[in-house]
Amino acid sequence: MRRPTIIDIARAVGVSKAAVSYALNGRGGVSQETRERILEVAAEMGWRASSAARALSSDRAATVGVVLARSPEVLRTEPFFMQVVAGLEQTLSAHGFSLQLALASDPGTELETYRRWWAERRVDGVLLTDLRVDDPRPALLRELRIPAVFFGTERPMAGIPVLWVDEHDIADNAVGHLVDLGHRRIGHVQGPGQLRHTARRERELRRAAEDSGVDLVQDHGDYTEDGGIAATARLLAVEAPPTAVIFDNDVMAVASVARAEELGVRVPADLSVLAWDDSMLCRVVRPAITAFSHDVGAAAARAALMLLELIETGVADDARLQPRELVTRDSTAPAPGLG
Amino acid sequence: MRRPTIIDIARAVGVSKAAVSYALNGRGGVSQETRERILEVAAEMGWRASSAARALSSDRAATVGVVLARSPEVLRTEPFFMQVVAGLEQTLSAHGFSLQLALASDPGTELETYRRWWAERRVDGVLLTDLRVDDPRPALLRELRIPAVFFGTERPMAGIPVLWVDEHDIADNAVGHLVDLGHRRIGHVQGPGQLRHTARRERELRRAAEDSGVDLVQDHGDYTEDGGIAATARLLAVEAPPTAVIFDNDVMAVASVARAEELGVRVPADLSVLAWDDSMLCRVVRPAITAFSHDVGAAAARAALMLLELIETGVADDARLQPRELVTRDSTAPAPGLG
DNA sequence: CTGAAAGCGCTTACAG
DNA sequence: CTGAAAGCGCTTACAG
Repeated sequence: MRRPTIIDIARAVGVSKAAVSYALNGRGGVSQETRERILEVAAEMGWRASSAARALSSDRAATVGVVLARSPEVLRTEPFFMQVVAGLEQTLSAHGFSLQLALASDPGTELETYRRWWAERRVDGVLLTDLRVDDPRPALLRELRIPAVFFGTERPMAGIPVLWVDEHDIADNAVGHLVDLGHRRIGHVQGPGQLRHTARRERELRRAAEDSGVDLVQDHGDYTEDGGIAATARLLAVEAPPTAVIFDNDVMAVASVARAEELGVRVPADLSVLAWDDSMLCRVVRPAITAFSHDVGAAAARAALMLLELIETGVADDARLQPRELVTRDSTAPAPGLG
Repeated sequence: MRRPTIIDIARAVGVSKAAVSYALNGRGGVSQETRERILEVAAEMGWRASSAARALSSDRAATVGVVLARSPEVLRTEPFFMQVVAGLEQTLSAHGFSLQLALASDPGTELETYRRWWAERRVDGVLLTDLRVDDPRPALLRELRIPAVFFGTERPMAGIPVLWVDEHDIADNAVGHLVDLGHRRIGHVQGPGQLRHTARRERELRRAAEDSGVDLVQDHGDYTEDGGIAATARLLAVEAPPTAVIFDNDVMAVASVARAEELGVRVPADLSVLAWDDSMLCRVVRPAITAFSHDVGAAAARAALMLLELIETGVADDARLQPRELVTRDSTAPAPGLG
């Protein structure tokens, strides 16, 4: 079955291929009658514009790129990324765009991917997450003039539209919830130190703790199960250990709750646990984990719309993510000695 | 920064653009010296072939398509799909191919996606999972002559290369493990009825149960948490309920273990639980769940290689997946009254 | 309103 | 070994 082209349609209808192109693209230059005939024949033949031909002549790939820059191990366990992919894909395809996906295990590969995609005219723009400390990506994107949207940064950026979150209120919420339960020594198991939102949460949580007059001890995990457990163990190995711990993601929180016995604590009797991300993991573990929940798919969809607007018009406004909501479950309880 | 084309290179070196193309593609027709000079200049300019131009002139998209045909809810919770995506992407990109992804919530949309991709010359082939009962996809793919590989079917298929699993041995393994623990009444919470491997597991498990002389009661879940819990509740609501249940996926097993109390049983004291899929979910829930584990990413990578071979040569041999391995954890224990 | 023509950036027979 | 030319399937000014 040969795939039909506009020449086949032109021949069948008896017009030029330009006329066919105009009709198919809903532009002027064709009589109403001819247009209808052309559309009819095109549908009959099952015609679809060749994506390559259209991209070549219109200088539009109709494709948006995303590099998932995490280790395969984190990608596999974090439901977060599949939600992002699903949210992006649905929005993009609704607008006739495709999603181009790549994995990158190190920053160098990620940068190289943007360069390659752009040189190959493979994408019209890119979406990025996880702004890092001294992040080389914004400069590269500006240099190459690749339309880009950052998503999940902690505040607006110069020159690149951003979908940002306010960590200030979340930090207040997290600390407030624990303080209300009587906790006065709080631990914080953080994400990778090179991520900007790790740094931001560190600061905001410290500020919130000071505002409430409680102690805060912080340590770095790396978003993995083992990293979270190790950091928790370190936090607990002091004279007056914290009675509650906030984890920067669900995986570390869940792993620590699952291994609480080995860590020498009961959750929540000895230790309350709160996760910054929510997922099925938090719901099925026992005790179920109190967590900040937000609609990742919807956020990704929003970011996709911003990028489409940027590609279309050359500008896009910053937007702010819906604040996360605290879902209270069984892992947070009154501090030991109160209850 | 204008993106360079082969014309720019040709001008800079002082040869025709055909010569540049030959040199860049490592074909004959250029002297060694000229070739080196061309490669040098191309690298200097950061030249990359326009993917659209190359696709148009070579009739190769260098892209492989995958439709994820599950509800967003299942996609989000099942780590399976991210592993598939990761495995595919790494293999494809290593061979200069891209992955084109789409979601489809119903079979009609999925078929339409293949038609569209093919008409748009967007993909050179597709990978499929989850062969269904009366599946319309093989016929469509053959009609359109789209190179395709099915992965995870239970046996070879006519006309389409397949990466298949042997459910026979796994069924024996599952039943054997439980019988060794003294179980004589076994339940089976199945996946969606329209999936071919659901039907196959149903038969194989029934055969294995007969071979071992034990009772088997089967009921349908739908791979979701609620579906799994409901099916388990039905299995347990009889006079002599099963003392062990096999779940067709990890999500249903984990949800049922998490809600065991509401289901009126203790796991594993009253009820042993075994999951057909393994993931972090099975590890973190308490008791941790005995499960069949296999390397999904590696399987996806293998399927990708088969498809690349099919695209390249027009043929690809069937292959068999590595058998799953039983990982024994705490959710399976001696039958009540034995211990 | 309509058509002939050039062009997007490559690849690839085909003559020299 | 090298170059001029046609072609892939579209889009889009430009003349009629």
